[in-house]
Amino acid sequence: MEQDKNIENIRHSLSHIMAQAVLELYPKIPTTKSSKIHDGKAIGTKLGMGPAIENGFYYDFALPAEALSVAKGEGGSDKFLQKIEEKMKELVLQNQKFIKKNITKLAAKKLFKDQPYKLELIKDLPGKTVSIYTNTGCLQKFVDLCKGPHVKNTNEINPKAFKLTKIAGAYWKGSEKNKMLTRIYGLAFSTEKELQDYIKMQEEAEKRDHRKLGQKLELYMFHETAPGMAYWLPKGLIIFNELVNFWRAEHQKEGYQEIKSPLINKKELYQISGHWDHYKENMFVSETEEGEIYGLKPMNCPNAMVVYDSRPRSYKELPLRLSDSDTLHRFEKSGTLNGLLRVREFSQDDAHIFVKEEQIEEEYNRILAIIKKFYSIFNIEYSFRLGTRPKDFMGDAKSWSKAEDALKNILEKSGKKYTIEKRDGAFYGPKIDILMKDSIGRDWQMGTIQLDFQIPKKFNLKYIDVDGKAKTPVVIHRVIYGSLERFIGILTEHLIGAFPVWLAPVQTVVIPISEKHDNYASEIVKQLKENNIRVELKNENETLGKKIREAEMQKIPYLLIAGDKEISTKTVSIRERGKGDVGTMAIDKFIEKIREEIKNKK
RNA sequence: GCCGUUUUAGCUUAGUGGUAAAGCAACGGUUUCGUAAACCGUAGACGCAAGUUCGAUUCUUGCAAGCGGCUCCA
Repeated sequence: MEQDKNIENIRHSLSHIMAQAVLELYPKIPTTKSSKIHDGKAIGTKLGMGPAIENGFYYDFALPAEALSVAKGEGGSDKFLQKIEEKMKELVLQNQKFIKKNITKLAAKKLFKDQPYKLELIKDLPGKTVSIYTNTGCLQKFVDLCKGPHVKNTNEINPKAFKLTKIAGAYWKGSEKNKMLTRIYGLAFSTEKELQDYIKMQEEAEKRDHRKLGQKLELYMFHETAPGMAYWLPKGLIIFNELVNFWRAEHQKEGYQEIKSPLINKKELYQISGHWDHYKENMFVSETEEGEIYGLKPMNCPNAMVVYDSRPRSYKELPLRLSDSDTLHRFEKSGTLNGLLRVREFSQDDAHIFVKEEQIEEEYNRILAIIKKFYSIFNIEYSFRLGTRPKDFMGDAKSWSKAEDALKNILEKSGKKYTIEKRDGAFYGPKIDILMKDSIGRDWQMGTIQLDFQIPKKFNLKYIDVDGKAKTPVVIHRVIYGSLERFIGILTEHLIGAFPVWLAPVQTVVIPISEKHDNYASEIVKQLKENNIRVELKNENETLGKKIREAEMQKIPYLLIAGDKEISTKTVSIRERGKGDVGTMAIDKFIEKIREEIKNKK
C-alpha cells in the first residue's frame, strides 16, 4: 500500500519535472505575431495543470509557437518528446528536493505573475492561502502551485522507469470554449521492468483490437465513402443476426411487442419531442424540393410515442412494452469515431415501456433481470453508472429529483456496485448505464435504462385510469446490448474473435485428408447442413497441417477431419478449438453434441 | 470539430528526387499428404488534388480516411 502511494507521488512529481524541463528548454522566447495564438503575450511557456493519472502523468502547456515548430520540425513530435525526456532525466539525477510552503494568495499572485493559467487557478481556490512546491538543488529553481503530495527527493524516481508517450490537445479546464493547450503524456512506474511490462501488455492488447480481428475474420469493414458506418460482411452479419434473434425471442417471452417505424421523419416530429432543440446538430438533415425538412432518425423514442398515441390506451394495457431494432443515424463529430465502438449508423436493441408511476420499480427489476440474463451468457464483466440531471435538461427540477431518487433506490436494492456520474443524464431524464471495457481498458457505455417524465408530456400521451380519469404515463427507454455495433465490437475484443458456437459464423469445418476423402467429407457437410449447422468444406489442394492452421486462425470451434480411418469406422476425428485433437466420434453423435451446445448458448 | 500522428499490392511490412522490394493470400502447375505454414511459377501497389522540379511515391500545401488524446456522446 505504501508502495502504491509513492508511485502516485512519483507520477505527480514527474509531471512537475516535465514542466520544469519544458520551461528550461523553452524559457523566454521573443514575442512574434504568430506566437500570439497562445495567450496574447507569448513570453515563454505557460503552464496549465499537471496531475498523476493511471499509469503515468501529464502536463498541459501553452507552448510558444517556436517550441511548437520545433515539435513539428526536426524529426517531429517524437524527437521533441525525446528532448524533453532527456532533460527530465538530467533533472531527476540532480537529487532535487520538493519543498512545500503555504503562502498568501497575494504573494502567490506576485509569484505567478507571468503565468495566467496559474493566476486563474489561484483566483478560484478557496481560502486565503495556497500551497506551493519549490524544487531546490537544481540550477534553476522551479515553483509550482500545487497541493501535493510529492516525493521528498527525486532520488526516489527511477530515471529508467518513465517515458513520454504522446502529445495531444486538451481544452483548458476541459471546456471546448476555452483555449486548447498542448498536453504531454508520460508513463511512469517504480521499476524499469514494470514500465517494459506495461508497454508489452499494451502491444498485446492491440492484437485484440476488434478492427484488426474484424478484418482478419472478415466480419465487418469500413469504406472512406461512409465514415463511421459499418459494412457487415457475410460472417459478421451472422453474428449480428444471431444476437438480434436471441434478443427478439427473449423479449417476446418477457411481454414485449416489436414495432418498426420510419427512418426519416419531418422535423415537426422532433420539434414535439424536443430533439430539434436539443439534438439537431447531431442529426443528418435533408430538404425536399418543396422545401420540406426531414431528419434521419437519431433515436426511436418519438416514433414509439406516435405508436402509443395511435389510439386511446387503458390502464389495463400498462406496462406497454414496445421494442424495435431500427437503424439510427447520428452525425457524430469526425474526431470521435472509433471502429464499431463509436459509429454514425447503428442499431439499438431498443424498447420503450409505458408505465404508471407505481409500476416503475417493478419494471426496472424486470429489466435488470433481463440484463443479468444476457450478460451472464456472454460472461463479460460490467458495472453500473447512474447519470443525473444534465445542465441542458427539460422539465422541472422537482420531478427530476424524484426520478433520480427512484433509480438510486433501485440500484441500492440490486446490491451491485455502482458509480454516480453527475450531469450525465439524458435531457429528458436520469439513467442507469452499463459500462464495459475495451481491449485497452477504456470504458464504453453499453446498455442503458432511462427514466422519462418529459417526452410523454410533450406528446400529450394519456391512458384512462381505473377512476376514469386521463393520466400521463411514464416512459422507460432501455437497451440491453446498447447497440449491436458496439456490442459486437466489445464482444470481439473480449473473446479475441473466438465466438461461442451459437454465434460462430462458421461452426465447423470438415477437412478431408486428401482428394480420395472428398466424397466422404462432402457427405458429412451435407448432413451437418441438414441439421442447420454452419459448416464449410476445406478441400483445397493443401497439406492437412496447413488446412488445420488456417481453420484454427479463423477461430472455428470444431474441425472435423476425415481420412481412411474415419471412412472405415464411419466417424470423424474432432479437433476442438483451443484443445487440439479430442478423438473420434460418430457423425450423428457429433451433431447431437453441437446442437445441444448451440441450444444452450455455449 | 480541435491537438498529435499515419496512409506503399487483398493483408503485413521494406525502400527511394530518376515510378518500387518481400512474406502471406490470389491464380496456374507439381504433389495426395494424419492434427498449426509442401514445392515451382504467374499476376498485382506508392490515399486524392494542386504546387516546386527536367523529373515527385519521396519535398511543400490542401483535402479525405484511419489511429491516440481533448471535447462531445439521448
